[in-house]
This record gives sequence, structure tokens and C-alpha cells, in this order.
Amino acid sequence: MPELPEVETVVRDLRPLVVAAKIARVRTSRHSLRRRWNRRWSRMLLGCTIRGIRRRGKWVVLDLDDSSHVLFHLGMSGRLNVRDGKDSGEPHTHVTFVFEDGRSLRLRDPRRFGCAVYLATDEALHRFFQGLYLGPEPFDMGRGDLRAAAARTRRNLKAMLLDQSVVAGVGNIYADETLFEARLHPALQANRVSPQGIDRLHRSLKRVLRQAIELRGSSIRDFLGGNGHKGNYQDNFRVYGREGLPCRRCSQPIQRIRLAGRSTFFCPNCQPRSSHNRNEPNES
DNA sequence: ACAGGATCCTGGGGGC
DNA sequence: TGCCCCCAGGATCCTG
Repeated sequence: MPELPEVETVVRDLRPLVVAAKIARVRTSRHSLRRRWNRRWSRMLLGCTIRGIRRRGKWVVLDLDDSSHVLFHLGMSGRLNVRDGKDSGEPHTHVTFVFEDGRSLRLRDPRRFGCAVYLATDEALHRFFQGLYLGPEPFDMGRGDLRAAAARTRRNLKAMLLDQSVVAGVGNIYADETLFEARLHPALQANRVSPQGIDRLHRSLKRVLRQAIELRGSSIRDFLGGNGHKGNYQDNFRVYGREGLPCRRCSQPIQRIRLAGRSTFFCPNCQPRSSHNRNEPNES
């Protein structure tokens, strides 16, 4: 559930808390995450100081002073935060970096779809992302990039947006919100959408993500930022989770279908399957 | 080559 | 109130 805006929020919240912190101990749980934490990595990290924290797609990247890196993925239910002193023994804590000053950075993840990975060099980090075929950041992506990606696939728009090799960081919620904003039906075959339609998608993607970041992401179920504060974008959802509720533009009921194995919400009036009347959806 | 389905995992919610 | 079942979906692996 943490998608780009939520991960960005976590990173921004954590930055003042972790930069310049020195790692004194590393603790891991015996449950394995999506990728197994290698015990040697813990030793490598001892004495390292965190130089920076940033986001790449849905990944959190810690940069350490010996030019090694630690990546975190929050999966569905992962939370990354800093606690003071005493081990509160919170359940589902899988990776803990105890700092010299007694505070600690913890990855908690009940569903264990998340992971933590150590990469010893810049080169290794680069190769790791290359191996994932991780696509461009939405804000760095030109509209030509999205046009090209759309032209070369017969998949539907929803599946294309969810594909991390096309654009990094988009998940189920922001895919649906972006498609609504662009007034494109999620089931449209990507290579059959007009260049103008793809450009609308490109603009909408940035607009939706930018606004979601401003509002600190969405707190549905239990997402909290790195400082424990909630996001507010869930109050702005146009379609996600609104099956049967009136569209905020035209008041037609929002529909839900299954696409790319995911619940997909859209307005059948504002996002018509054909592009005939896309300029004037009926008011009703 | 490409698209879609199954899989992993737990907590929460609906139905009875 | 309690229990069961299903659902949520990010990434990866498998099948058609």
C-alpha cells in the first residue's frame, strides 16, 4: 500500500532523524522477509554513519559513509520509524539499526512483503536497480517516454501504470486516481490510445502524485509517516474505494472491475471506453 | 514475447 | 460474542 507519495513522506520525515546517526548494533528477527537478510550485512554496517536518505520508486535508500547502501521496501504493510531507547518489543519488527545515541531505526512489517537489502558499493546499488528493470521516476519522465512505453505494449492502461519498469512508484491507488484525472478508461489498450490521451495521462500522473505528496500520502488502514503522523490524501480520492458512490464530477456511481488482478475503480461516464465524447461527459 | 494468474503473508471486516 | 472465510495488494514466479 505504501506507494510513491507514502514512501516519499516516510523519507522526508526520517531525514532529520537518521542523517548523521551512527550504527552501533543491528538486530534482525528470525522470520524471513521477501528477501533474506544476510547475517554478514549486519557486521558490515557496524560503525557506519548514515549520510543521507532518499527514495527511488517505492524503495527507501540509505546512503552510508563508506559508500555502501541499505534499501528498504515496505511491501504492503511495512513501517519504518525511529524510536527512542528501550526495546519496546513491538511485534513484527524484522530489522533494527540501533544507533550510538540509543535511538533505533526499525522496519516493522506484519505481512512480510517488504524487505531490507545491503549493497556494498554504488556499483552494486546501480546493478540492483538495473536487475529489477526499475523504470524512470515519474517526475523525471518526459512525455515522450510514456508515449514510447504505451506504443510498445498491448496491455491495458492500468497494467501499464502498475508496471515498475514503465514508471517507478505507482501502485493501485494512484493508478486509478491518475486514470480518472486523465479521463481514460483503465481497460483501454495502451497502444491504441491517442498520443494526446497518453500526454493527458503523463500530466495527470505528475499532478496526482505531487498533490498526494503535499498531503503526506494516504492513510488507509494503518499507514503512518516516518514521524507517526497520518496522511490526508485519502479524503481526496476521486474513485479509489468509492464503488457505488457518486462521481465527484458527474455524480454517476463509481464502478469497480478487476484488472491486472487488482480492484480497479473508475467513473463509467467520465472515463468512457471509447474516446468519442471524451470532451463532454454527460452531466446527470 | 507478452499477458494474466497464482503465490506469499497477516489483520481486519463481513456474515452467520 | 465468536468463528470462519475472504479480501487487501507489491513483487515475483509460473503458465498459456
